[in-house]
Amino acid sequence: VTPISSNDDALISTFGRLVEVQGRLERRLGGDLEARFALPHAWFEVLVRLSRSEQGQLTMGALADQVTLTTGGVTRLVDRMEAAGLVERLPCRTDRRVSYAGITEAGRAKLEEAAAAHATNLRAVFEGFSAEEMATLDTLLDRLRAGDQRE
Amino acid sequence: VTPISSNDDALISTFGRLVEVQGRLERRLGGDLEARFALPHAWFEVLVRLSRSEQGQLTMGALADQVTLTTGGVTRLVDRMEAAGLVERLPCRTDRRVSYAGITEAGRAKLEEAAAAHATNLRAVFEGFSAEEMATLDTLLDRLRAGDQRE
DNA sequence: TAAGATTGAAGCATCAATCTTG
DNA sequence: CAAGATTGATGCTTCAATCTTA
Repeated sequence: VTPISSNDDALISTFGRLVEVQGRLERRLGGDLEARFALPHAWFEVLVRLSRSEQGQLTMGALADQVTLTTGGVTRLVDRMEAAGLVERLPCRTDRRVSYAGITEAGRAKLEEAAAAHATNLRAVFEGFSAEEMATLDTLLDRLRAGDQRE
Repeated sequence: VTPISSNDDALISTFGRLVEVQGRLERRLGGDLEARFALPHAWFEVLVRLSRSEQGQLTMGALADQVTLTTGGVTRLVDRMEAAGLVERLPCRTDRRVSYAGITEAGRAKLEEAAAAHATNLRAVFEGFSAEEMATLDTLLDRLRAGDQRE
């Protein structure tokens, strides 16, 4: 049996680390958000993305892209969040095929509450990281994201 | 409405980037593995972890921890992989409560095949990253993982 | 009584098909 | 016919309860 080359193995390990770290953090931080605010991490991400967008709105397709889900997935995600009053669907005046998801006042309030707690948790996660290290991490992640979108 | 502090926002953005990048890469690379080798990324991770372990085995619980799933989740994951012949369940001589998952010869062969292709994909993903940058990324991720396990 | 693993019920995402509008 | 969104069927994971063995 041919062993996997150490070079391949390093690459595979790096990716494995990324998956593992993300999984552990999402489980822990997401669990806390869910337990304390009844807010699944996916909902939190939706609220963050919408709140950062113009008018607090995004088309269903654009939202799907940002949260890395299929459009079918966000249709149902928005259904649930709409039922909870955190988000609302808005029609598009110029193209009746598109539907916008917009954050509601209740959504903004919930986000504000949860964001403070989430940030506190994140400070613990990144404890010991210097400002330079944080900047480096951001840069590396951004390059990975950009590289992925380009293809 | 009180705006989220820019400091909190930076932390939240970093974590959001991590989630997004992982999601995009897993979708793309995992999709390729699945399409070309009928091997979901979760299966690939299981094979990698088992192949790196003593005897190519791990208890169900240890495997669950490594792949960041619940034990219920791995029970079924191993069920499917066992049905596909890539993995086998082995009893423990000293403690009859525990069950080992062990990689089979077919599993090793499949892993070897897929690992080469996966590594090729990863080279494209990390194109432009210097050796120092790869090392830095590994270090930062390891620190995040260590910090998470400690708590 | 606790630990390791499995199981039934339920939730969420995906895929492919469909509906509507451009 | 293409694009945007939704829907039905299906698959995988989680949660809580259960079974077995220590």
